[in-house]
Amino acid sequence: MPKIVDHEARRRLIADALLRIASRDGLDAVSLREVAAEAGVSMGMVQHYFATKDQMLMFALTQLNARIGERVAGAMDAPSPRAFLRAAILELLPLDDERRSESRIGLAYLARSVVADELADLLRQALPYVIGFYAEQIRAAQELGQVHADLDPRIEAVILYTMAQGLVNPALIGHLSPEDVAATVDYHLDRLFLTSG
Amino acid sequence: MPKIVDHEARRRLIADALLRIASRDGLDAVSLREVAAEAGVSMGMVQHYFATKDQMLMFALTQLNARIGERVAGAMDAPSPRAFLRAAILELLPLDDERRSESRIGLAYLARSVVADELADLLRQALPYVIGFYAEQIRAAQELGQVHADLDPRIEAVILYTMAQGLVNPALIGHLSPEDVAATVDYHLDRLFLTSG
DNA sequence: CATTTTACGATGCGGGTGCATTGTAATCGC
DNA sequence: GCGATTACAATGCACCCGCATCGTAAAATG
Repeated sequence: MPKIVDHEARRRLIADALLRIASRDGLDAVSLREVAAEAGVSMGMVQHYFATKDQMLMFALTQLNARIGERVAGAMDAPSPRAFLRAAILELLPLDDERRSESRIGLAYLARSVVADELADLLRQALPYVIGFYAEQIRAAQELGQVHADLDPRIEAVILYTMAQGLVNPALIGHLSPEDVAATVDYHLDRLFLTSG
Repeated sequence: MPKIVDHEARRRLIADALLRIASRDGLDAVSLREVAAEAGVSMGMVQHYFATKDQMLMFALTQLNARIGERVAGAMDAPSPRAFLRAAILELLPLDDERRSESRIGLAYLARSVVADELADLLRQALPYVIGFYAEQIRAAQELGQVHADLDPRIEAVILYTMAQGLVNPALIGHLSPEDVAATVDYHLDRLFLTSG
């Protein structure tokens, strides 16, 4: 075996370049040549690490998901279900430059999932996990007496998730400020929880 | 002046073809040639009625918005604020083939608005109108004693809108059935309103 | 009837696309 | 040292893109 290189590191290098382009100019602007240029490598190298453009796009998304997932996991030591839910949701919203960038990319992939089957499959698999997680927290809060017992954790979780997703675009195009977004989330949590802890 | 033709009818013919392609294969699949073929006309004719592709895309969107707007207006004679809000929101969700198609197109345009300024402008203008409408209904319901007086109509309207928007993708990729979607909306309205009328 | 204006249809151009092919330098096992 | 394998770089190909250009048929106007 020749020329020892870190295969995964190269793939991440390329995927990062792709995500920068997607954030800046949209998924439409992502081409093999553009990605190669952004990463500062040759087009041949991009092709060497990804057989097709679709594979590259999928890998970049898993890369992005992993990045976000780590941050959410970092909030898991929150002192209460409410604090954790708040942190987890705000992590998905475009409140600063980093998350704004991620939201732009995420929205592009979301739209693409409508016509790209493998992408839809991935989201279909991820959704129950995320919503289930929210539901679990709400259920835990109910047992702690922090949420009314007669609320449906499953549906409340769906509403929480969909509200967050729906907030993305109004925030991105500037209709809602970061403060508006945070206030809306807190307002909703105030209605869901009995205590502010 | 020669050859009497209905200018607007031709533009609608072309825009309808564009929307069919966008619904079927996404906005990426929309090209002058493809639109011309779908409409059964020559590419020269498409160019005759739209100077640029962007103008064509924008016109098609206003066409779509008008179509949806008419349906929402048709629900305005609902017997109560709650009934109207329910109808207006369900009108935006992919509960049948027609609205499923519209949702697919709408999501594609929504994602595009992140990188297309004129599109973002259009949405930025439309948002206050839609949300304001919801807020008005909630305020009216408060005066009728059908909604708790200490709720914020503006924020409740934002949550209502964002929840609806967030429901679109899970519904489109099949994570939520049409029944799930309707049940989620009704659940949320049950929490918002004091009466089920 | 002539002129002008509109409504197209056909074609071409420069540029970008994903992907295949080819060549080559480097490093391993032997 | 040597064949084999890996890691690229360079180039080419067939196709598609938006848009401009050119030609022409038809109808209203004088």
